[in-house]
Amino acid sequence: MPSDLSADIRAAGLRVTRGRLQVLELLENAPHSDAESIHALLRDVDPDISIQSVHNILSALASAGLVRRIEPARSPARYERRLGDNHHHVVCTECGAIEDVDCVVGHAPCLTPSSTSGFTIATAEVNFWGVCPDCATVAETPVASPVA
Amino acid sequence: MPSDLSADIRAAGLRVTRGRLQVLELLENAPHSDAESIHALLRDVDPDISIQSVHNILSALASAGLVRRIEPARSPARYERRLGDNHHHVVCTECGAIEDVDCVVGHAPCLTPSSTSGFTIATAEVNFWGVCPDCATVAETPVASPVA
DNA sequence: GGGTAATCGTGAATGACTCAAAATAGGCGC
DNA sequence: GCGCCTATTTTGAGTCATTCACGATTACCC
Repeated sequence: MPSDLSADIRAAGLRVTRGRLQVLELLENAPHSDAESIHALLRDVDPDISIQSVHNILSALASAGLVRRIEPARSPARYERRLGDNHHHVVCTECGAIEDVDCVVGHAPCLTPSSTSGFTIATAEVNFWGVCPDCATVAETPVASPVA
Repeated sequence: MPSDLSADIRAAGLRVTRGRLQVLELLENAPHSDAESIHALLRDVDPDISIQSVHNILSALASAGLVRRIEPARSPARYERRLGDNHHHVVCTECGAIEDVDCVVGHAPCLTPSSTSGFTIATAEVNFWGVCPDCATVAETPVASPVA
C-alpha cells in the first residue's frame, strides 16, 4: 500500500528515492519519531544509510510539506505525517513521549491572540505538558516544576 | 530600584550573587534574551563572567522559579521574568524576535484538551508564529512554508 | 540507454549546552 | 567584624543534534 507515497513525493516536486519512501512509510507506523530512532529503524532495511542522510531526507520532506517537524523543548526534533488538520501535542515531562491532541474547538479559537504586537500571525502551536500514564504509575511522587 | 531583587533571590532559597542580580536586572530591560546575548551584555559590567556561569545562573534561577525558560523551535533557549500570569508568545519566523501575547480569554480555555490520552496535564504552552513588523517591511515576498 | 542534476555518503565542523573538579565568595553563627 | 562551611563560579573538556562541504551515486527526462 505504500504505492501512493511515491505520488505524494513526486507531487511535492521531489525525486522518489528509497530512503524517502522508507522514511514516510516508517512515520506512518511510528509517528513523533526523532532523527536518531528513524535512523535506527531504517538500518534494519538499509544498513548503509547514514544519520546525515536521514537528516537530509527529513529536512527535504519537511520543507516540501510532506512531514511536519515538531520540536518540543528539551528534546530532539521529531517528525510526523499528520498534516492539514491543526492538531496539537501532549508531551510527557518525564520521558518525552508525545501524543496527538485534536483541537476540539473545531477550528483554532486560540489561533487569535489578543494583541499581535504588529506581527502577521501565520500559525499557532499548542503544546500540553504533563505526565504520561506510564510515568505516572512509576513515580507517584508529584514532580517539582517541570516546565514553568 | 533593583533592591528587592535580592529579596526575591533569597526568598527562593538562593544566595545573592552579583551575577544573579545582574541577570535578573538585565531581563527586566531585555526580556526574551538568550544565554549568549545575556552573556554579551553582562560582560559590559563584569568582563570576567563566563558563558558557563551564565548558563549556570540561568538554570539556577529557572529551577528556583525566578525566571521562565522558553525554547521556541529553531532558536536557543530564551529567558524572561514575567511569571505567574500565563501569557504566550509570538515568534517571528524570519528573525526569531519574540513578543508577549496576553491570553485574552482570561484563564486558559485552550488549557483543556479534548482527549488527554491518559496524560495528566500540568501546563499548556501556546506559541504563535508569524512575521514581525520589521521583517514584513524588509521582505514583501511572502515566505514559502516556515513552520508547517 | 545516456546525460544531467538532484540526492546520498563520508567526514569534518558548528552551536548550545552539560559535566567535573578546583578556586572563590556568600552568609550564617559567634 | 571574623571564620567557617557550603553554594556558586571558573576553567576546561565533552556531549548531542544538527549542519556544511564535496565527491560518488542515482533518479528521471529524453
